[in-house]
Parts: sequence; C-alpha cells; structure tokens
Amino acid sequence: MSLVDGLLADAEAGGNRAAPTRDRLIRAFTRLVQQRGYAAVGTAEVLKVASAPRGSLYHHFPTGKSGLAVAAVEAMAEAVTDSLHRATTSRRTLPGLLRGMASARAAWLKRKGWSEGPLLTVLSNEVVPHERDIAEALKVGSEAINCAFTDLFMARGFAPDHARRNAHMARSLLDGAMTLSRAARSTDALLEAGDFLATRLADPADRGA
Amino acid sequence: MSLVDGLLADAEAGGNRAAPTRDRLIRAFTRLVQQRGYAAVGTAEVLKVASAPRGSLYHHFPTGKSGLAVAAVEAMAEAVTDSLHRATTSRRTLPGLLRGMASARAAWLKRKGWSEGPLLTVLSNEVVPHERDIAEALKVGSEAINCAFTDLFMARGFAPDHARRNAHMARSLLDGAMTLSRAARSTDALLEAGDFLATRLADPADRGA
DNA sequence: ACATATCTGGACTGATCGGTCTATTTCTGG
DNA sequence: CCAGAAATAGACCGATCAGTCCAGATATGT
Repeated sequence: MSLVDGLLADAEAGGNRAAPTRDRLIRAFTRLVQQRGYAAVGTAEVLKVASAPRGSLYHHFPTGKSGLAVAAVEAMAEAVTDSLHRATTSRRTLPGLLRGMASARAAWLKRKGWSEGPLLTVLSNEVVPHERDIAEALKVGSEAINCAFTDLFMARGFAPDHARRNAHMARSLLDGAMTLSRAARSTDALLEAGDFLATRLADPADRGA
Repeated sequence: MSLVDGLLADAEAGGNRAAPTRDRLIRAFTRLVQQRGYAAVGTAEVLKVASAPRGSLYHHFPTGKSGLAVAAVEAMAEAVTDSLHRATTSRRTLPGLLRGMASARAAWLKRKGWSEGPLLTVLSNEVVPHERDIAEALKVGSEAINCAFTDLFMARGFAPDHARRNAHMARSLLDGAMTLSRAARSTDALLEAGDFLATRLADPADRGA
C-alpha cells in the first residue's frame, strides 16, 4: 500500500542506477526535502545522493533548485492522484479506504523513524512569496489532489457538494494528523484520525446533499 | 482575537524597542520562521529585524540558532495554552469557540497574504533527527497544547476519553486546514473546517463516553 | 564516418551561512 | 563612586551555498 508520498520517495534514490538522471535527481530531491525541508537541502547533497554531476542538474533543470522543486511537486501530485483514481475504481468501501490511508501513513512515518513528512505539506510550510513557481505548482497540485479525493467520495454515493466538503475534511485531517504524529513521534494521532474518518466522515447513512 | 500563533508573531518585532533584547530576538525569529522556515532564516536577518548585535544573540542563547528556536517554541506553546485556558473558563459554547478559532486563523492567514504558517507546524515539518533539542521542545509543546485542548472539551461536558479524541481531531483538522489554505491561498478549507468542527465534532448530543 | 545535439563531469566564484572572539558600554549592589 | 557582572557591539572565520562555465563524452540522424 503506497497511497500518497510513498511512491517516489521510497525508491532508493542512490541505488537505482538504471533510472535516467532526471528521475534520479527528482527522487533524491524529494526524499531529502521530505526529511529536512527545501532550504536545508543543498544541491551538492542532492547531486551526491543521485550520483549525478552538477552539470546535469542545470542541464535538466535550467532554473536550478526551484525548477527541480516544481518538477518534484508535479511528479508527486501525479503519483497521488493516480493512487486515488485506483482507489476510486477499486471495490473497497470508503471507510475501509480511509482507514487504510491513515494506517498506511502511520506505518510509513514509523518506518522512517518520523524523519520524513509529505512533500507537499513540507513545501507548503516553507514556501516564500517570491518563489512563485513553487507556490503555483503547490496550488495546482493540491487542487488536483482535492479533485481526485472528491471523485472518490462521489463514486461512493456522496452528493457533489457533500463529497467536496468531506473530501477536504479528510485531506485536512490526514495532513494535520501527520504533522502532529511527527511532532509527538507517535502514530496515535493518525490512527485516531483513521478511526474518525471511517466511522464519522464516511458514514453511509450520511451521504445526502 | 488571537487564538494561537497571533500573539507573539503579531507584535512588530522591529518597532517594539521597549521590549528587552531577548524578547525581541524571539519575536523576530518567530515571525521570520513562520514566513520562511527554520533553515531559510539566517541569524543575520533575525539580528537586523530585532535591531540587536550579534553578541547579544550568543549572550542570551549560548547554543545559538537552535537555542533560539527552543525558546520560541516554548514561548509559543505557552501563549497557545494560555489562550486555550482562557477559552475554557469563558462562557462561550464549544461550537462557537471552535468556529471562532477556525475563522480567526483564516483571517490571520488572509491578513498575512498566506505568507505565514503556525510556528510549531512549520518547525515540525523540517526538524531533523539530529536537532534533538528542537524536536524535544516541539514534542513537549505539542503535548501541552493537546492537554489544554482536552481540558476545553472536558469542561464542556465531554467524557475524558471522548474529550481527548475529539481534541486531537480538532487540532489535526485545524492544523491540516491551515496548511491546505496556505497552499491553495484560499480560506475555504479553514472555514469549512470551522463549520465541521462546530456542527459535527462539538455536537452537544454526542458527549457520551 | 561524420556532424550535430544532448548530456556528463567538475573546477570555480561571490555571497552568505552559523559561530567565535574580544573590546566596550551599561547596569547594579555596596 | 566604584568594582564586577551583564549586555552590547561588530570584526572576523572557515564552511557551505546556489549558480556559472566550459571541456569532454556520448548519443543520434544521415
């Protein structure tokens, strides 16, 4: 189960020599930023982890670090929406899916020793006004994920308005619970959130418009 | 209304010359970190905003930047718990309080042009494993806020277990909604969260153990 | 085989980083 | 009024930052 963040960030960035340089750079950057944040990650370290020379970075991403960030955000947003679409077309029930998302995130955090957060969340909390490109990529990516989440609720019988609202609540709750889980270094917040989502937000008796 | 983050971060760090240097440093640091994140804020800029010389920083905070971060987290946690205690002893209803928190945060974000996030959230998303002091301060501060939030629910008639769970959900939801609001540069997520909290989480008919 | 475009490799640069150090000024108790 | 502590002031340091530049290697089309 890899709902969200796992996909890209989990591939061993350094080891996957077969992947093209551009992808290795995105993977390495994603993982490092998830661990330490945008500003704290130096290009030298990304290069080292990705086993790429400096020239390659500025060849594939002429705008440098910020261009790499934009590409990473786009790749992550696509991975997340793909995963949500797969969930939508699956046979699993909504409560089961939501609980699964929460526990998958909890397992992921624990496995990483609480040292990584979700890329979009991490970047959203340190994006500066003058980094327009990254801010815009975050906005677009975040909206795409919101839509995919809303589709999931609608496919499970929720009326459009209600689906959108509940999807936003689910996103906010999962996201906030991850931050709190990281701070507390405990999966409690996430597991409670999963429980809440499954029993209170996805309640089949409450789908009305 | 200054529930959370506002208190310290709102005082004009540069202008408040009467405040002692140590406080000016904490205020300037808090505001800058909320805007750009820990790693992106240089000591030189903090010094400039606080109108303090370099020597003063290392006099008041011998461990430097990280010591300043610890002090800022502690100050913020105290401001937040104080505010929650005041809410607890007020006469306002729980739904009213929760909706007020959400809309106060929304107004704050909007006023800042979506350029600042909550200190603890920002730091939680970029704290590194080897910055133990900051991670520990975040853990302690976050737990204190959780307790204050739980007290609020208990004082409004919720059974302890239920109060704790709902308090955690409220925290997660508010926190996540702030991050999403920042990414989307829209108060929608927060206002919807306020609505949800008031009508679904604080429902007086649902206080049971 | 050759010419052209794509990509890799890495030395180099000016700016800025957090932190150290010492001199001076300001506060405070006797 | 003075001695010692507390706080301020800023020059200075090695390390590291993102980004530039170009030479060389590799792939591609003909």
